[in-house]
Amino acid sequence: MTITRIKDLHAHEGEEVTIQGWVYKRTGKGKLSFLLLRDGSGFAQCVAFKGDLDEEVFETIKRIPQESSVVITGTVRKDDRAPGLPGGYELGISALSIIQSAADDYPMALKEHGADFALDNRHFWLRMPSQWAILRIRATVISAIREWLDDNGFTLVDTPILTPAAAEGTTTLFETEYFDEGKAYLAQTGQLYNEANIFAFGKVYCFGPTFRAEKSKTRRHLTEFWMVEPEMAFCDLDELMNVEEQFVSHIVKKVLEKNRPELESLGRDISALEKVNGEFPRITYDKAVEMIKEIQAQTEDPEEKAFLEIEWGMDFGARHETVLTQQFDKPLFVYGYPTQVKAFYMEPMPGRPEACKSVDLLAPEGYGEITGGSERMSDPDLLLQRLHEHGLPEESFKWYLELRKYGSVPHSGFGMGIERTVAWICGTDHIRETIPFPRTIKRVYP
RNA sequence: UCCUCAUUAGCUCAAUUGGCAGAGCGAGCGGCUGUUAACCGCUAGGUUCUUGGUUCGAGUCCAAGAUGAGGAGCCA
Repeated sequence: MTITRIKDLHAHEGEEVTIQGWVYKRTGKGKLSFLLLRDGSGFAQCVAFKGDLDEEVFETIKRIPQESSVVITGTVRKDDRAPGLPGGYELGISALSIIQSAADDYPMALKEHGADFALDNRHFWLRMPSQWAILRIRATVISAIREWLDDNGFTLVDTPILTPAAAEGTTTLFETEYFDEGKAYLAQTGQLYNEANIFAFGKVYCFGPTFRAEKSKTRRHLTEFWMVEPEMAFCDLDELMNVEEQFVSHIVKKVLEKNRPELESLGRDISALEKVNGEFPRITYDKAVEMIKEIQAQTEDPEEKAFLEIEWGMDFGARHETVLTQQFDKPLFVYGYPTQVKAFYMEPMPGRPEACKSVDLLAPEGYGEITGGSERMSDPDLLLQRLHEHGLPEESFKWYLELRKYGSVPHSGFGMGIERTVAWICGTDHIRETIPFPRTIKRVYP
């Protein structure tokens, strides 16, 4: 028996096909019953009419519990009334068999749920169209990332997850016993290893899970999240921004190509995403501080005014990033951050040691930082000094310092947080929905 | 670590000044030939987060605690 997938129904108009999946929703209207069936590739409405079916079959359909697994045969019809993802086509049921009739106490009613309940039931929540759409877009984002990097001369070189020390001093790390070698830590970045790898491969990237034991409880933080980190030899800050621009544009373009029904089902403003191409605006940190001060001066609300307080040298908070990005309709580069708020390995701005060649890319519509990168420091003496200033153990970084001795070149790289990027593209307000099983400070279940 | 808010049926939420514990959805039963969160009728469903206190009487007031949320701090 050939099984047709719901995403392909449109190509079978007028034909009798068989699909298999799960009953997402059932409604009835006397001699008609509607099943909204989910098969992983989409959602499609199947219609049973009492007059077309045996009494017994029709009664079965009328009573089939939500989430039952079924095989349905029927004729594909085009009908604008048919809901689904993608909608517009439905199946007139001629036969149905039940693989398993689900228990009638399925906990996830088809309605809005609170965050706690939804997360406790993440294993079921995944079945709902909104979550299905977001995670499908996540899959496209990941494949677009790899596609662009692979097609542009980057080599995938995996970096370790168990590491001997922090890549930056102030961050809290997840710690584990490592046999007789003392402590090991879950990686918070693969970047330092990337810097070793460029000397063999020129342009590299690593892509994997990253761990932060920060006690951050916000809609932008997870303790386990995914990050892609490209790193390039012979690349300065300007070229880095050129690369990021093309990279992000490609990702958005792919999602627009492949996931339009998903975006529409999420209610995403697609025209906003369509603007994401070409050159992105680039402003210095100094300019950004000025802009924030101007906005703050015009703000009436005292609470908001307090949040927007800024002086040169401070890192941006979420509110700062929000008001900045609202001035533009494309992602925004802010470069040249104060040295003191950034990691130890960033190249100083020429003649301005208090600022460094770092760049963050801030997503529009208030979504904030989605990439952070920099040109890396080339002076080995200064690097050692910074290491000490950050209180990092020199022993653990011996290999890293040695990289500057043998064929050092200007090089740059950045990291992109997958969940923040997906949240922006989907218009989701919390990144916990953009990863299948989110890990937060208060949740490791399910 | 700090601030704010929340906790009542499986879920989302009401409950007036301290005075009988409610609705919608979901579930079960019945009705309806185009439903889109369908609609109509009926049925079942409660440790009001916990402990203690005030009171004739507490979902409501007081105290302590628990759990959660999203902001700050922190966050290549």
